[in-house]
Amino acid sequence: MPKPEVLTPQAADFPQWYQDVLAKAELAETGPVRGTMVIRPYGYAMWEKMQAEMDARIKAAGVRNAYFPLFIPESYFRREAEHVEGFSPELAIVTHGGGKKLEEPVVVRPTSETVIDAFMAKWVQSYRDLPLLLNQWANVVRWEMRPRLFLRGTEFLWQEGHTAHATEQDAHRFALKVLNDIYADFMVEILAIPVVLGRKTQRERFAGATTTWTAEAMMRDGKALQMGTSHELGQGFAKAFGITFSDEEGRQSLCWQTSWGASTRLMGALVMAHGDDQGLRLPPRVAPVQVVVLAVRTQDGAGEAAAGIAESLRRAGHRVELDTRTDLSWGRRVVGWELRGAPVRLEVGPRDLAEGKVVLCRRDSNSKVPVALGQVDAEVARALEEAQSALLSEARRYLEDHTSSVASLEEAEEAAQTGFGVLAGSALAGDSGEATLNEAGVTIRALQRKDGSLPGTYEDLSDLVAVVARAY
RNA sequence: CGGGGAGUAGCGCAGUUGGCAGCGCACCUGCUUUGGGAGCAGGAGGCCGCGGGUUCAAGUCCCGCCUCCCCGACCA
Repeated sequence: MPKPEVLTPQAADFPQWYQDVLAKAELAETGPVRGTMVIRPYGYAMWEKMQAEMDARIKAAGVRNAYFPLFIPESYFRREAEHVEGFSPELAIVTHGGGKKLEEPVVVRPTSETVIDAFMAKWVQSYRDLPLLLNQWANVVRWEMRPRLFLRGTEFLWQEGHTAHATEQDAHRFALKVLNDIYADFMVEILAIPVVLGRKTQRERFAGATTTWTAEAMMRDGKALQMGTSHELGQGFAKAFGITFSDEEGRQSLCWQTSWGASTRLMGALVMAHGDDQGLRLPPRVAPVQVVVLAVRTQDGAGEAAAGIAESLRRAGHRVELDTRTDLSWGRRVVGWELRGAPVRLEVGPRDLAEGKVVLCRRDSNSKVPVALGQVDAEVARALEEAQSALLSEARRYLEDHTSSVASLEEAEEAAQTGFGVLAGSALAGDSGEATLNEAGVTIRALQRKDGSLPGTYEDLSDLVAVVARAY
């Protein structure tokens, strides 16, 4: 039986497939103002799972949550020169309030370094106050000319961590801890997306940072997506905002800082890293619905059997939805759950029940196997575990198969048409190599050592390799 | 900001020479269905982007404006 074509096939038009799946899986749609986004309940449920997992890791790293204002005085924003220059083109600025022109315009935060640092300056007095480790979950606004749902928008949701440390070394270590223990761990273990970790080039680093660390992933069209970044800010902001402390000898010193963020862009990553022509394929650990129990019909005991199975699975701790919408056609219901990426589907119908069985369908592999009623709980638990690791393995294989070593700029551009190219940094010496790539729509996503490990903060480009790709 | 398109039902679109506002999907009602996007019958839904003009008559022709989308430089 040929499956009905419900989405534009990925191979035909990947961006169209992406738009189709967001709409049909009811994740999100565009808002009335350009670049804004409405996240629908199913999509938001996915984001909430991501938040919960990231938040747990953030707290495990000793960071505490707080909240800072949406509005930032423009004067704050101007204090760090490079920061202003970097963000000015995409600022939304409020000039009127309460029916009057404001004395001082107010910036809608595109990121919160400036307002948070103003308060850190008050809170940090002594080396005993350090490190100060803060995070906030918030929306931010960066005026966007070219929005794409989840990937790039005028307003998006994220977490932004901001820390202050006594030493450069401590800040450096913390920035890498965030990259490894919060971001990479979450992305690999929960989202089942392998990431390429590395350092950004000077050209690609955050405005105001001394060093930016990144986690990059490959989407199923071979393009790169920046999943999260962790910045070493040096002492630039500390100087601009006067974040100083008395050290053990009573001397005044400037703090060393970090900031780091991951956004609702991760939603787009999840869609594009695992999705196929039938729709989403969600790793069980982020899936809002892990198991859907579909009653083929409600008569002949199927409805009761399905309800019993669902209840049993719920008690076992799974996120389960019972689907008895027999007023809809069977195909529509099945296709709907495939679109939404539910990892496991149990089909409960009188024909199989008569033989003491149900059908267990896995979204990741499209497999369908009969399972004896007594084995359902055990088999579902196993299927969920296997689905999680199978998606990660598949994504790893895709990444490996679409990554190649290249020896020249020409080869790098060619490799970037289908995936990642790994180019010796010496081939990019100076700024001109990177500029040449950029003109061809190819960017340096990350710098690594030849063995793939993280380079040092000051390790020179010419001793490293550059992972290059087309990027979102 | 430069180039190219488009605004008509919730969505996607057609609308010829100016002559009753249409189609598909979705929606509502009923019946039949129900193991891969069901069938039949009936029904509801419109500031044709906005403002002028031409005309007996404008979705259609003319002028102005607005908005959105696509392609070119920075950014989670």
